[in-house]
Parts: sequence; C-alpha cells; structure tokens
Amino acid sequence: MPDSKSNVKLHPKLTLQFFTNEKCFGPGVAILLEKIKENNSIRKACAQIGMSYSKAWTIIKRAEANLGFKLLESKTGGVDGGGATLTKSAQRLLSEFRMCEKELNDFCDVKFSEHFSWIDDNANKE
Amino acid sequence: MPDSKSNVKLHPKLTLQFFTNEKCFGPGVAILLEKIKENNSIRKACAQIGMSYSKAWTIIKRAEANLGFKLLESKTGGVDGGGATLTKSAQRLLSEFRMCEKELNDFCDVKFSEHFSWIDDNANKE
DNA sequence: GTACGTTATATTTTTGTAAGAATAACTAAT
DNA sequence: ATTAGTTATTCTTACAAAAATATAACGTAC
Repeated sequence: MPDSKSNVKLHPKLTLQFFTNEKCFGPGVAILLEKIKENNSIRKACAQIGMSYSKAWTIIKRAEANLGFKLLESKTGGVDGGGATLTKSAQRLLSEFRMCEKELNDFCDVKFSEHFSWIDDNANKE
Repeated sequence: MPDSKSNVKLHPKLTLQFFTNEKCFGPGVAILLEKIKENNSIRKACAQIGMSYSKAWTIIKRAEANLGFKLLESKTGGVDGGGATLTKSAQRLLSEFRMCEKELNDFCDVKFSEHFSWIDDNANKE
C-alpha cells in the first residue's frame, strides 16, 4: 500500500453548476456577483477576487444569455464613472444558490461518512 | 430581458470530488477505473474514453498516493503483454462513489426544483 | 533471442483558457 | 473642452493543463 502523500484527511467537495446547452452559472459567477453587490462596481469586484475584467464580463454575459434575464443594472459615466448593481432576479438567484449549496453540502457530509468511513480504517487495504 | 441563447432548459449538474491536500478522486478517475475493470487494460480503457495513457497513469498514481492504498494490480509482459485489474479497495471505492453520486443527484433534483422553479416562470424578470 | 503488447515513466508539443492590453463610449463636474 | 472613473468590447499574449511522443522494462511464446 502506497504511503499517503498528505496529512490532511480525505474530504468531499461538491460543485453545483447550472447548464442549458453550455455551462452558465456556478461558484465563479456567484462570488463575482456577491462582490459586485458589495462594491457596486464590476471593476472593484474583479480586483478583490483577482479576476480579469474581460473574464468577468464574459461569464456574466453568458449567464444572462442562457438564463434569459439580466443580472446587472449598469451605468457608465457620471461623477464616479458609473457602476453596476444586481437586478432583483440576480439577488434572488444568488441567495437561492447559496442556500441550495448549503443544503447539498450538509447532505453530502452525511452521505460521505455513510459511504467512505471505511477508508480511514486501516483494514481492507491492499 | 436578454433572449435565451438556448432551447435546452436550465438544469443542475453536481460534481463530487475527493480532496486531501490536492484533488485526488472524481468522475474522471471513476470512469477510467470502470473501463479498466471492463477491459483488464489501462491502454484499452484510455482508447475507449479518449484519454491519453500518460494522463490516466498520472491521475491513478495521484489518487493512490492521496488515498493511501492501491487501486490497480498490474502485470507487465506475458503472452498478452500484461494488464491491470482493480484491487478490492478500488472496486469498493468505485461502487460506493457511484451510489453516493446517485443519492446526491436525486437530492439535487429535488432541491433544484424547490429553489429554482421560479426561473421558468416569465414573471419577476428584469 | 526475437517479437509482441502491455505497463511504467519522463520529456516534448499542442491546445484551450485566462489574463492583459487596447480602445471606445458614457456622463457628471469643473 | 477636459478630466475622471467606470462600463463595454475586441484582440493579443501568456500560461497551465492535456495530449502526444519517446523509451525502457517486462515476461510468455515461438
């Protein structure tokens, strides 16, 4: 049996994504929207999470196109240069997404221990 | 509201992965192991799923190192050139993984309709 | 002892994705 | 008009991940 490479014990990670024909919503867009909500600015949000503006713009546009509704209400120009805020739909999507993720993760923790606790036991390993 | 880019309706996709310090097991290794089991051969398995042998080898070794036990029992040489079979632990891991995935996906379908049915309704969209 | 078909492993090449750069447009204030 | 700071958009560049390639080793049969 090979030596374990790591001290961190085995744990599950669940990723929730939404698709139509293509991937259109997941953790990346979610965190981005959260930061835009905090900052009222796409640019500042990008700076905080280390994402390029062009990527942010791309994934938001793709999400909007596939979901069928707008996520951002944005203004250009003005004294502060402009800004962006979340639509009501985006806020709802975001909050439901986080709730859903939490419920799934809780369930996953239960199932993981049901199915994989035997891995910690040092029996039955070849 | 932007026009929907696609006819396929919105649906969730759940990905289950295992980590220690690094990612070490997920759908990719799972399907690979299933094909190795079918064929008793890493090479044939790779051919079937369009994965390079070097990648297969890398992800299996990484999985073994992080899980702490062997996944494959392999032979080189001989009349048929050799081959590989799954260890008992690998078979158990695989079957529990598929079961766990199924339970999570079923739960996810329920939760998705609880949280996101409103997206289909053409109300509340800006 | 040569051939075959595989595992085992490292190295090189390709490719897909993200970052970065460049540019235009917008609007309130000065 | 000019400035400022943002959104909007496209294009180019860089990098990391995957594929491809190369090579060695293995053991059974002929």
